[in-house]
Amino acid sequence: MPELPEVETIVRELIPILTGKTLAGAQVHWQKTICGDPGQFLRLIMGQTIRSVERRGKFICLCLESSYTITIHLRMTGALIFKPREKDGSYIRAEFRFTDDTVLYFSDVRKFGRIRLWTPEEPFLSELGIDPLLEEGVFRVLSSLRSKRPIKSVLLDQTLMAGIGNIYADEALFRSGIHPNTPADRLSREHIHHLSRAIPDVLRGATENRGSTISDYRSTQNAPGSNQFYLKVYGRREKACETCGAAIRRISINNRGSWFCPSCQPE
DNA sequence: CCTTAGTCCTGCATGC
DNA sequence: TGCATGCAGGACTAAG
Repeated sequence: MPELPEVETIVRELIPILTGKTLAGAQVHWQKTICGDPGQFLRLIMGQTIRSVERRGKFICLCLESSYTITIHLRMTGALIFKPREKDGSYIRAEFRFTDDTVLYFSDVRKFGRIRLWTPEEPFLSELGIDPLLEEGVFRVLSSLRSKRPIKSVLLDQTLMAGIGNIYADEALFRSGIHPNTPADRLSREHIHHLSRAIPDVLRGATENRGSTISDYRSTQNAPGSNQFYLKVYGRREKACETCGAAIRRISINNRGSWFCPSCQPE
C-alpha cells in the first residue's frame, strides 16, 4: 500500500518528468476513479500546463497553471506508470496524454484510487494534518493528545498527521517499544519522545529505500522498492523478533491488522 | 465524543 | 483440479 515513502518516491520521479508538460488528451476507463463528473473534469484540465508536482500526505498533487489542482490518491493498489507491463493492461482506469505524446497511465487493480480536480475556491485538503517528517511537529501532536483511542488508530488518523499508513505505524511503534493498543493519553513522556523520533526516522529510511513493495506498489518506472526487506514487524507472521527472538504477533485494532512483538512492546 | 460495522473491489490463500 | 469462501485494507459513512 502506498504510504508517505512510496508516494514521496513517486512524486520525486514525477517532478522532472511532468513539470511544464501540457495535457493534450485523457481517457477515463472506470468512471468512479474521477470524483465528480468525468466529462467536466476532462474539459477543465484539457490544454492545461502542469506548474508543479507536490506531495501532501498520501496525495499526489498536480498544480495547474489555471490554479486548479489535480489530486491523485492511490489507496491500496493504485499506480502511476509510463510504461505499463502486459499484465497492467486490464487494470488501466485512466490515462493522460501530453502534447509531447508521452502518456501517463493510472493503473488500479482494486479500483479504490481516486482522482479529483480542485477549483481555486475549494478548501484544498483542509482536513489534512501535519507532515510527519519533522520531529518537532510530531512531538507537538503527540504531546497534545487527550484521547483514550489506541495509539495505533491515532497514527492512522490523517487529520492529525498525514501520510502514515498501516506498515509504518506498526514499524514506528515497534521501534518505540509501544504496544499498539496503548491509549494515546497514557503514553509516557519517554514514549512520546521516542515515538516522535521513530516516526520521521522510519519514514525517511523507507523513502531512501524507495518504499516497501509488499504486493502491488511500483514506482512510475515499474520498479519495486526495497524497504520490505528491512521491516521489523509488519507482515512477519510467526517470525522471530530480531531483537528478542519472541514470535511476532498480529492483532486487530479497529478492523486493521497490527503487527508487534509482545515482548518488546508490552501492554 | 467515541467505537463498530459496512462499503467499495479484486486477487490470492485456504479448505474440502 | 475445481469450486466456494473469506480475507486484506484506506477512507468514508451510518448506526449505536
